Amino acid sequence: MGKTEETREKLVVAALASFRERGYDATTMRLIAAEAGVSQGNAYYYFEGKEALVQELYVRIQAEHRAAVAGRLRSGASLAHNLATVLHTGLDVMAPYHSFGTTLLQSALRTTSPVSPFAPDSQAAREAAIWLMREAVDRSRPRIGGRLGEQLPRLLWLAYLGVTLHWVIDGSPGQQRTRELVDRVSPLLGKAIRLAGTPVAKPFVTDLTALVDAMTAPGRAGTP
Amino acid sequence: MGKTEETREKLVVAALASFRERGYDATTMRLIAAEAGVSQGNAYYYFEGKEALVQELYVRIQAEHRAAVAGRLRSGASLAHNLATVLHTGLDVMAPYHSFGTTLLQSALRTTSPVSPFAPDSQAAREAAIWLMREAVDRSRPRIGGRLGEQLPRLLWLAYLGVTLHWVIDGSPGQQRTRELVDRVSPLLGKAIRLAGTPVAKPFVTDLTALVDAMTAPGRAGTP
DNA sequence: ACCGCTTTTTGAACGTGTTCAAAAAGACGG
DNA sequence: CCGTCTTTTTGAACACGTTCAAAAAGCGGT
Repeated sequence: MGKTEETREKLVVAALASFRERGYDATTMRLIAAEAGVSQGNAYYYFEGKEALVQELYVRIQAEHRAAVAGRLRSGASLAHNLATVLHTGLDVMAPYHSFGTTLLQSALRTTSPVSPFAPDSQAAREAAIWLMREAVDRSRPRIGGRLGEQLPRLLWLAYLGVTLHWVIDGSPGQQRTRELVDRVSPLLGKAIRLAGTPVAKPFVTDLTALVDAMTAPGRAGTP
Repeated sequence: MGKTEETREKLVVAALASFRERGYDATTMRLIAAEAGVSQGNAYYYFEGKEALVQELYVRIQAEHRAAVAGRLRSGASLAHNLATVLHTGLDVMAPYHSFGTTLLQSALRTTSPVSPFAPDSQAAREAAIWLMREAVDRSRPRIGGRLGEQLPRLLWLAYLGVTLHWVIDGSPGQQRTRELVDRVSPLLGKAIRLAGTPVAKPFVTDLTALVDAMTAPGRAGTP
C-alpha cells in the first residue's frame, strides 16, 4: 500500500467520523479535506464527490453486516429465529448512523450508483444483500424445498428492505419500534412459509414463484 | 385571490414546467424566479426552499390521482380489478415525472416534511393515500369482512409503496415492466385474500392483523 | 544530475441554494 | 395628502459542492 492509499483512507476515516458526529449536511468537503490534511480539491482526486463517500460508508456497513452475521448465525435453528438474527444484526450495525439513514437510503435509490442494490447493471451489490438471506434460509431447519425454497431469499430480501425503510423513519428511542417489528415479523414469516406448504395454498404459491421468476428475468430492474 | 396568490401560483407553474422539461438539477431557483417574473430572493418569501416546490408537485400529483381514480373505479368489480385500476391510474398520473421519480421519493422520505406519507405527526397525507385503497376495497365484491377487511387498505397501501419504488427504478421504455408487475400482482393479492378466508390460514391472519394493530398504535412511525 | 513523463496536489474560480438587511409597495386612519 | 405600520420585493452576500488549469512531486532511463 503506497502513499496514495493512505491519503484515500485518511479521507474515508475523516468523512465517516464526521458523518457520525455531525451528520451529512454539517460535514463539508472542506472539513473532510482539512481533517485528512489535504486540500479540498485533492479529495476529488480520490472520490467523485461527496456522495461517493456515502457509498463508501454503505459498502463498509454492508461488509460489517455480513461479518457480524457469520459470527451469530447458528445452523439448525428455525427460519424465524435465523431471520430475526439477520435483521437484528443489521440494525445493530446501522445503529450509529440512524440520523444518517435518510441520506443513506437516498444514495441507494440513485440507480446510477455502482453500489446501489437497485442498479440494473451491478448485480454484485444486490446479490451480496440477498446472500445474507440465503444463509438464513439454508442454515435453518426444517429445510424449505421446491421453487419457493430457491426464491425465498429474494422475497426475504424485500422484507429486509421494508424493515430498513421502517428503521429510517422510526423516531422512537433506540429505534425500539423497529426491533419490535422484527420480533413480530420474523415468526409471522415463519408461519407463512409453513402455510405455503399446505395443499390449499398451492395455487397461490405457484403464481407467486412464477411472478418472481418473471420479474427477475435478465435485464430487470432490481426489485424482483 | 389577491396579487399574492398570483405570484405564488406563477412560481409553482414555472417550477413544475421546468421540473418536467429539464429535471430537478437543471431547474435552478434563479430560473424559476425569472420565469415567474420575480427576483430570486422573492421565491423564498413564498416557499421555504426548492424542496417545498417538490412537495407542491407531490400534493398535486396525489390530488390528481384521487380525482382520476374517482372517475375510473367501478363498484362491484373484483378486488383484483379495482386494485389494478388504482395502481395503473397512479402510474398514469406519475408518468410525465418519471425522470423525476428519485427526487420525488427522496422528498417523501424526509420525515420532517408535512406532506411526507411517513411523517409521524401529519396523518393527513398518509390517510389520503390509504383512502384510495379503502375505496378499492369497499367498492369490490365479494366484500371482505372482519378485522382483515378493516386493515386491508393499509396493507394494500404497502403494496402501492412497493409498486412505486419499482416504478422509480424501472428503466424499461414507458416503465412497461412496472405495468406488468401491476397486472401480475393484483390477481395474486386477490388470491391471497381468498386464501386468507380458509380455515387453515386462520392463525396466520390472526397474527397478521394483530401485528398491524400493534404497529399502527398512536405515536407510531408511518409504516404499519 | 538531468530529462521527459505520469501521478498527485493545490488554490482559485464557478454556479448553486439560501439568507438577510434594506428598499419598495400597500393598507389604513386622520 | 400625509404618516405609520405591515406586507412584499429586491439584490447583494454567504457557504457549499464541484471543476480545472497549473504547480509540485514522484519516477524511470541515460
